[in-house]
Amino acid sequence: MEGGQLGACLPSFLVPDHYAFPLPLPLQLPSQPNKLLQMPFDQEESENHGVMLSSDHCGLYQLPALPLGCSGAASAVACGGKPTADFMPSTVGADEVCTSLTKGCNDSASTWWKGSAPTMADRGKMKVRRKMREPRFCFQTRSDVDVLDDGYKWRKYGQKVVKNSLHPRSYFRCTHSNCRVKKRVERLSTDCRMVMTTYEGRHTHSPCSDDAASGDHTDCFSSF
DNA sequence: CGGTTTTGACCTGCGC
DNA sequence: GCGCAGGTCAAAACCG
Repeated sequence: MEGGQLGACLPSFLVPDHYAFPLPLPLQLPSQPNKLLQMPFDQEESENHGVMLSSDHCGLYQLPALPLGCSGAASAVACGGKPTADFMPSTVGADEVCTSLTKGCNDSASTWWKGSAPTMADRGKMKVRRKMREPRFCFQTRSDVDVLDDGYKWRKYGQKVVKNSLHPRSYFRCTHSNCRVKKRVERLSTDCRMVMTTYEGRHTHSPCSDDAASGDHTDCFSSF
């Protein structure tokens, strides 16, 4: 389970055609296909500031600290995507990546979820999360629509108002039989234009949308 | 009519 | 044991 894991996990809208599969870590920028995005893998820095990198076609920039709990995980960016969703640079933070790249994260599988300097309440969340073992990763997109088309078919099974968030969190399950992949979607309270999507689990099948099927990438998503 | 969404209830894990 | 918060269930409503 080395670097290709993230690429296998990225939804199709985050992985424009410029990318060659499987996406390695670090990622490649579409605008700079020969230039790799090196992960800012200073764990201490990440935990202190929730460092995430984003980019647009003009290059990289560093986002301000975000209360996403993606600290300690590699953060990378894939830009591009479908025009209809008005995607802006997306941020990827993954415990999947974390566990595959740093041994230090193995003893806290929920590192991606933890914020910097966790409060008592955060520690409570961490314990709730601890039992979850499915591979997960989260990313942000700036989009007007909550549910982004990632090539898979999802069915909403719940919605919940979460603490310290102005927007409800939606829970989705993959509709494919025998596929237990779930995703959570919520808008950031700090920026309602930003949508944070968290995937959990791996698809046991290929994407079902037309555009996904038209590409040669379907094999790559079968492990997502 | 079958699939999806909505939404309140319920379950689980944790701190106190 | 109680309260809190996140996650899930399931019946009803909705939609094509």
